[in-house]
Amino acid sequence: MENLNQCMLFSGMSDEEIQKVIGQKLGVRTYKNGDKVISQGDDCNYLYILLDGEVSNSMSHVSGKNMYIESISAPGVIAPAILYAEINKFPVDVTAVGTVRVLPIPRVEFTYMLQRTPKLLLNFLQMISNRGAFLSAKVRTLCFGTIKSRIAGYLLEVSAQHGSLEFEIKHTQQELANMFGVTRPALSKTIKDMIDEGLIESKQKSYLITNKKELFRIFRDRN
Amino acid sequence: MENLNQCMLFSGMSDEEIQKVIGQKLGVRTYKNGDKVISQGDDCNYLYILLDGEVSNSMSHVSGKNMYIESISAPGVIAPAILYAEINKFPVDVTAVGTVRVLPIPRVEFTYMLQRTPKLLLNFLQMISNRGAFLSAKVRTLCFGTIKSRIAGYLLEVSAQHGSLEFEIKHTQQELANMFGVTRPALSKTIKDMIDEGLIESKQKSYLITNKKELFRIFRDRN
DNA sequence: AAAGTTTTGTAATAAAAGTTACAAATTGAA
DNA sequence: TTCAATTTGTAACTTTTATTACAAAACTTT
Repeated sequence: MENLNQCMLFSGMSDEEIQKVIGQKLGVRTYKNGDKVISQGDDCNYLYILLDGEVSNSMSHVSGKNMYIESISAPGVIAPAILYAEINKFPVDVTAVGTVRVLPIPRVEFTYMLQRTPKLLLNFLQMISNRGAFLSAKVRTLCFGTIKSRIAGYLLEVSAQHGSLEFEIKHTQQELANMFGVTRPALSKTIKDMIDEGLIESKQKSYLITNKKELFRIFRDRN
Repeated sequence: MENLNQCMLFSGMSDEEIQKVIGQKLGVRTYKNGDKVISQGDDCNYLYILLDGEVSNSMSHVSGKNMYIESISAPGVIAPAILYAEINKFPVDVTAVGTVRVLPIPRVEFTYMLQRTPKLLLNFLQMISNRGAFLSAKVRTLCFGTIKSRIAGYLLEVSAQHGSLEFEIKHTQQELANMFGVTRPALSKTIKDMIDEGLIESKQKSYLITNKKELFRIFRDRN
């Protein structure tokens, strides 16, 4: 059995309880790096448990533009908020990053378990509610944020995660640009501007925040 | 008793069942036009049932910018997705449009009822899941849409609701501009452009779609 | 109807970000 | 280590949208 109790959906539940929910794991699917796990527009009639690996969720557009939404690492749940929506079609592409194993649980069965497992219910409610909060924040960023403020917010967040003003970001500029919904040259220019203004230092993928106060002000005031 | 069975949360439930959930309606609060029902940042420890009237949800920003998110009419639920989120602070301002009556139900009590009322549970899951879909669509629009494509999408939607190519929109340009997250002059100019291009006709608050095909193409291709 | 208020049309200008392109730097694989 | 591929820096130019401002039009109230 995987370390499923480390995932939010199953937190506080015993292994037996978890076992009951996921059943015999009969339909486990395996994907390799770059595979589409789920395509934008697909119907969602299963809860998809990510047993192993990492997936990246992004929205794409006929124009070729691409907006990165989030990454999910195992153990976790892929897009839990779609399962019970009236229009239950995936709004995102889900792509495997490395080798990935996914367990689909049919809606009917999951609903049955939800009703019989109070802790599972609360966990699930919290998960999909968090998702709302996450998307609200995304809307807020997209509405009010300039490129600079989005980068500022992201750098402050990563810095906080690392507990240090100095850190590495593994993503390429193109990936970062997709995260912020901007073009790569625009991102590059903005980073340069921020260096020129003494807000940060950066070389390749390493970053150092040199003026946290002002960086935070830019993030807060969105300018 | 209000017509609460007309609201999604209570759909398919008997009056007695509904009665059990909402209890004695002891804490009903009344607001008048323009009152802040809930402020951005407020803690959310109650499920707020909108018994009467209409509220408008919008995000505001220190700069004075404002983004309209949605309106909710009675009978309905205000921001159901916040109650169970980890960071359960309201991301929006909720403002009364006309006279409004709101019933707050404490989280503990609502949770208790959820676990004992399967239909209520499914309704609630669907509600907050729909909210996720709604916000996803919002993100998509904000990421990929030009002003023109957003207006096109909105006009097509309103037209479909009315079942006619000719319809009225009660909102002022300023309100529409807030919906789309753009400035009022930009909106005004874009509408003019659309008229010049023969896509629509418009005089004051009345609209007529004259080239639905092309309007839809603009919406779909986001240009 | 007159006066005041709100809403709308519009224009000049500025700022932000996109598009395209290309060379330099870096990384990765043979 | 060398060659190819990827990533990054950067610049010229265009497009989109914001900002500001003001007059015309439409509503409201007296």
